[in-house]
Amino acid sequence: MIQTVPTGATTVTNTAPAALGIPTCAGPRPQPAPYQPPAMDASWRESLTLVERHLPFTRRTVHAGDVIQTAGDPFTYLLIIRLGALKTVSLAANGREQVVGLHLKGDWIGFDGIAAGRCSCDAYAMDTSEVWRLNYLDLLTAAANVPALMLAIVAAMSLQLARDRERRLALGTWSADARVADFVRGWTESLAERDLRTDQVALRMTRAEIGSYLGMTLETVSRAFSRLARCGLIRFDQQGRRSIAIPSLPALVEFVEREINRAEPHTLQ
Amino acid sequence: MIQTVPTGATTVTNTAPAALGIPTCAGPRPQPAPYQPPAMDASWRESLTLVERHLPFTRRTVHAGDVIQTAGDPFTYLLIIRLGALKTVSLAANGREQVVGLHLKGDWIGFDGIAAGRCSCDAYAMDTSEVWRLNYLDLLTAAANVPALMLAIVAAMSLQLARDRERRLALGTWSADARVADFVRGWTESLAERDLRTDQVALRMTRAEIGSYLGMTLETVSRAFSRLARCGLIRFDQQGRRSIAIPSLPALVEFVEREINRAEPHTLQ
DNA sequence: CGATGTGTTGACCGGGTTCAAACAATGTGG
DNA sequence: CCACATTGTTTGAACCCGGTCAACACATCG
Repeated sequence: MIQTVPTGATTVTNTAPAALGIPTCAGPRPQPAPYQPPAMDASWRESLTLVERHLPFTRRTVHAGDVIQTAGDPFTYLLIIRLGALKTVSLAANGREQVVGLHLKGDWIGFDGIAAGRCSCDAYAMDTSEVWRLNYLDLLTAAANVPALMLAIVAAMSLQLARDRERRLALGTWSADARVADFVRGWTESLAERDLRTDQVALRMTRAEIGSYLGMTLETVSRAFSRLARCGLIRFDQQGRRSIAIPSLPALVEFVEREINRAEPHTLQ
Repeated sequence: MIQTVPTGATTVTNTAPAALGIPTCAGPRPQPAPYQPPAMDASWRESLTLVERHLPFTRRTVHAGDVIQTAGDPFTYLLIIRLGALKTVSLAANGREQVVGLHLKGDWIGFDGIAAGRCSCDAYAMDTSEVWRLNYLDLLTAAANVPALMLAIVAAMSLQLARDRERRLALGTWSADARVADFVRGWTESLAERDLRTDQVALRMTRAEIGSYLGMTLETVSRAFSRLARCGLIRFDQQGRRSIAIPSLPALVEFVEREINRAEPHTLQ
């Protein structure tokens, strides 16, 4: 990281602290303490245990269509999905709404309200779900005493930042087919990560909602699904086109790869 | 928030903790402690003071083009822009790069590396800049003792999440003209927030970079600029088209409003 | 001066939106 | 049980915004 210090760059080390038992050093350290990221898949399980052990919270069981949070409310709580599926929806000034997030078991909701002091979007249950709701101030209090808890929160926020960035890249550069295929892949992988069934994937949302989430119209979503089905990458089992099967996940991944490499505008060089 | 509890929703309160001096309560509280968000504009100033007072860090002065961080490096540090302007660039698997973030005085860089344990993008200086670099582990240690510091970090992450979400909405639904106009507006407002000059705004980036950031080609950016100039919403003073003047910021804002209301696909209802 | 990097503008084309029609799934009330 | 309405899905045809390709205008720098 610092090996690439360019010519002419000036580096000065802060000589401020020494209080509070913080390990201070005089000059620039050649070998800083290595940081160990939390084990990705065990991470959210562990954070749930930490919350359960050190925090007061309320457990709520909600059903498809229920409103869990309303945009504009003063920010007070964070939500953790314990089971089921939620969507977050942003209501624009002109009254139109757009799906900004899909959330499954283990996901946190509400981080983006901390800075603003108000909830920035509505949250709806898409299925029968269990939601834990915890007071943010309680969380802060507890985190001050339980370092692991603070780590877990920051890691959860960091993960969401990284995912949001990836989604932004996809929104900006990928074709409609690639986005829909990747949506199916992502949803399936989310289910797999959480040890849920993936042989039959229930989408639980309308074409319009998927389109809103992916930044395209419902017709384009429908056409993309049809194309994917025609290629054999997905299959509409059962009646009703809300539930699909993925014969080969690797084939789907390869399709996305090929699609985004075929033509990717908006990039430098 | 809970007033809207839907029929059939079950609410149970956790009875776990009491240790650690956390204020526990038996039943669901009707009036939870109000959370006060940090004062928006004073927030980043304060976090800088907190860092300065309680943390060891290195100050670096860098120049346009210098590499500050490389994608793939193990995550160790967070960066704070103290002065100047940086861009973060994501390098896709196929070798193409895309601008994922622009950062000015007061911004933090690196949050998205925490969960993954590696830096997710390159960071370049776009101008002579001062960057503070602090060890993440030191930060955690200090934050455990200085609650305000933890608050500041979480608020900074939250702010970035909120902004990323807005940018995603714009990427998915707005027209090219609206995005470019909003880009100019956003950049100008960022400068104003930080008490920098806004009568002459130096863009500091090529059309290709702007396009990469906004999800469009350099030609489209150029055409949008020309259109805005023709409408009198921006003016190319001086020779060289990298520096513009905004005769009326309200007019620009109104243009964006009108543009996004005119036709906004991908929304529900 | 030419060389190179950057910005502008035009002509053309294609992916995705728009508009419209038909179909499927589900529910409702007689 | 069937007419009927409602909501969601599919597919077609026309259109348009923005991408692609190409030519040209500048600026800076050797």
